Amino acid sequence: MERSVRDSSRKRVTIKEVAGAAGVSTQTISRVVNGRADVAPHTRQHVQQIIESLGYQPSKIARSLIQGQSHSLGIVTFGISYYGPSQVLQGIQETAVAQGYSLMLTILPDAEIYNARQLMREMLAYHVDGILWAAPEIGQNRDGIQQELPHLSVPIAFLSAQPRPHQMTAVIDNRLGGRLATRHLIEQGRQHIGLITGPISWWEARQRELGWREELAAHGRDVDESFIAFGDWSAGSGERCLRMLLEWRPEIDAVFVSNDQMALGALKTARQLGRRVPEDLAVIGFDDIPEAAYFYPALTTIRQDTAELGRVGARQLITMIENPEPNGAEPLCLPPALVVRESTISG
Amino acid sequence: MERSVRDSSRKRVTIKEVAGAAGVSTQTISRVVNGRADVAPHTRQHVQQIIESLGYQPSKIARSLIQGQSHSLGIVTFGISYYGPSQVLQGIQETAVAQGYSLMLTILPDAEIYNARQLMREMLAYHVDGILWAAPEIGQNRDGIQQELPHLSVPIAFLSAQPRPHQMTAVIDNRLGGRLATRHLIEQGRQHIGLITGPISWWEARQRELGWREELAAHGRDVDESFIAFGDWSAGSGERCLRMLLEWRPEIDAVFVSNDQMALGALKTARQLGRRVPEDLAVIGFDDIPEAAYFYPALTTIRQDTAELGRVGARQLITMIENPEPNGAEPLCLPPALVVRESTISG
DNA sequence: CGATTTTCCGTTAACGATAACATTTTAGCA
DNA sequence: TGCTAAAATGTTATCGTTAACGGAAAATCG
Repeated sequence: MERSVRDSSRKRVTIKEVAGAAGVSTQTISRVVNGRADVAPHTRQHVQQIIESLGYQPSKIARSLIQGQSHSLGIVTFGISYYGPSQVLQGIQETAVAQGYSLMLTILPDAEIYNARQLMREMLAYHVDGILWAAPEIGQNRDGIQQELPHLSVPIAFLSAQPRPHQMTAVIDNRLGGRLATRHLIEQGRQHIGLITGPISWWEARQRELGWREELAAHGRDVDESFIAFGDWSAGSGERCLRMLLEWRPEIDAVFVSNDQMALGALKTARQLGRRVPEDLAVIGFDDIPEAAYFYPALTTIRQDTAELGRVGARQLITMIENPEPNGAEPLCLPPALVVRESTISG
Repeated sequence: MERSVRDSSRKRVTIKEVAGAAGVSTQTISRVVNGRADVAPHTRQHVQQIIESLGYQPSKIARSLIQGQSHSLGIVTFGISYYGPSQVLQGIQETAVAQGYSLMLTILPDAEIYNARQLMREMLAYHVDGILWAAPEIGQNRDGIQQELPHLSVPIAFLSAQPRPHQMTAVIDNRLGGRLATRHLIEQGRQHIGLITGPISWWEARQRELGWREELAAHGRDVDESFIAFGDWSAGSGERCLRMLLEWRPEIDAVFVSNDQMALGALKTARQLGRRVPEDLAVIGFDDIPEAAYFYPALTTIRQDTAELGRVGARQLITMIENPEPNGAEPLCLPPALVVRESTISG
């Protein structure tokens, strides 16, 4: 009766078996594994040899049970098929690995509706040392979390969410991004600057919008609500929004679009309506996804370093885990940058 | 000396404290938590009340220690800022949550160079119940894993990798995708069909190429190696590849591009060289990323349901975990589908 | 050379939970 | 009412590891 390759009768090698094979106590094995000083050189060598030959790997969960820390982080994220969130996750992973932490991942199926209490309990059941909340702040979706905070037994950090007192937060300066984008359009001599925003329930979308308003105001332009259209981040919505916008306000000669996907849709509409970009209509996006440089025309946009956001967020959280200060929760804010390409430069 | 909100002196509530508060043994608490029958109704109710009021959450790691299963899966992935891999991950998460599993995530920084042994040990140290290897097969990068397999104490499943005997694998039928794409171009009356492939070290790229070859051969066309250019999946490489291809072979009137990003780059080159798409040059991609429909012109492409790939992969793995059959490793193969848009249809 | 320190290693208990078994209480029935 | 079976609960051992302590052997020293 031949067994297949995947014969899982093989069991985990435990510290006891190693101890038995080496003829010493488990404590000595533990000491060798953890590189402690009080082991005789030749004993250490012998034990190491046994460990190697048996392929012993200490159990992190047994260890975490007694030491009270698991060296793992609970990550809550959303929308990883978008470039930004996926980069954030990548950044988190980089820092985590570098600092010796593993990740327990939860991807929310819906960023607005979830059971924060349940979610956090789930992660705590695995004894994560901290929680990194990397899902966007939308509508009132933060309320449920806030309620849990007082009961939470580990540090938590928030990414891409509105900073709150005594809470660790790292964000991209979306407001600044909105201002940079709008300023650039103004500097190009554009007179009527529309806005295609993401859902206003998203905090980040509102911040970008705010930047647009502020910059217009700073240049003495008045802001008319009919210059705004509300998309849902998808290219399709960008297409529809620009169509509506140009119908209401044919004089529009520039749009700030709140992400690159919607900008792509807008470019398509412009083409269909016979508006030349950038001559008749300047288009600027937000994100700088890798494809943006290959759009037609190449998209001017606001670059945000989302990978760095993930890195600093994880770094902050780990710092908080390893030396908990009473209130060391300085909010971090990363500046975005203008990337000029063809879609806003005529002539 | 005021302490901040994040005062983590709060500790985990243990089963002992619950037992103490309820005036029963820990075993009774355990029985209630696990919904076992042999608890008197009123005791159960009482205990449940205490649990609720104390906010008790049983420790999954203590449980996993004694029961030998953690209800967690180890996921190894790569390149999640690409649409496909991120969707796979999403699909895995969906199935995992539905079946009560949590995810330990590892994102490889490099898909070719890694220490498989170290990686697997790391995951096993957390007692994952199974491993889902969702990183692509590139060059000889599978060798290291194969070596570890005999020592591995948990089931492992592979996604997007070449099926091997007695190993659980789920893939998209890339070869079929290549054939569908090429067939479509032939049916459109194209005579000289080029190929822009991904790195041939990638198994998936080779399969797509194979489909292209087979379909050409099936129609009696001969395959000339000078009709092939080698990209790196990026839009920039697509741009360069098409330029080279048209230099070598100006008669080319269609290209099958092995992913949508490179196709985007190819569209740009065509525009710059004054080749009209689709009239002078038909372009077909692979993946069907959400933006493809908004390219200019809208991209005909091969859709692959990567989320479903993640779902079935996770499902298979969990099945294997929960009722280990000696050799129930039927490779799964998901068919892709042709999505016709503007970039291949002239007139 | 005996006393003291240092080095090395072992023993016991504990982390938080459950399995397996043991015991008590209650119910069922003649 | 007494006896047995069933139901409800408690006890002890265990998972794999480390903390805390203790003890023996070797090294140091006057």
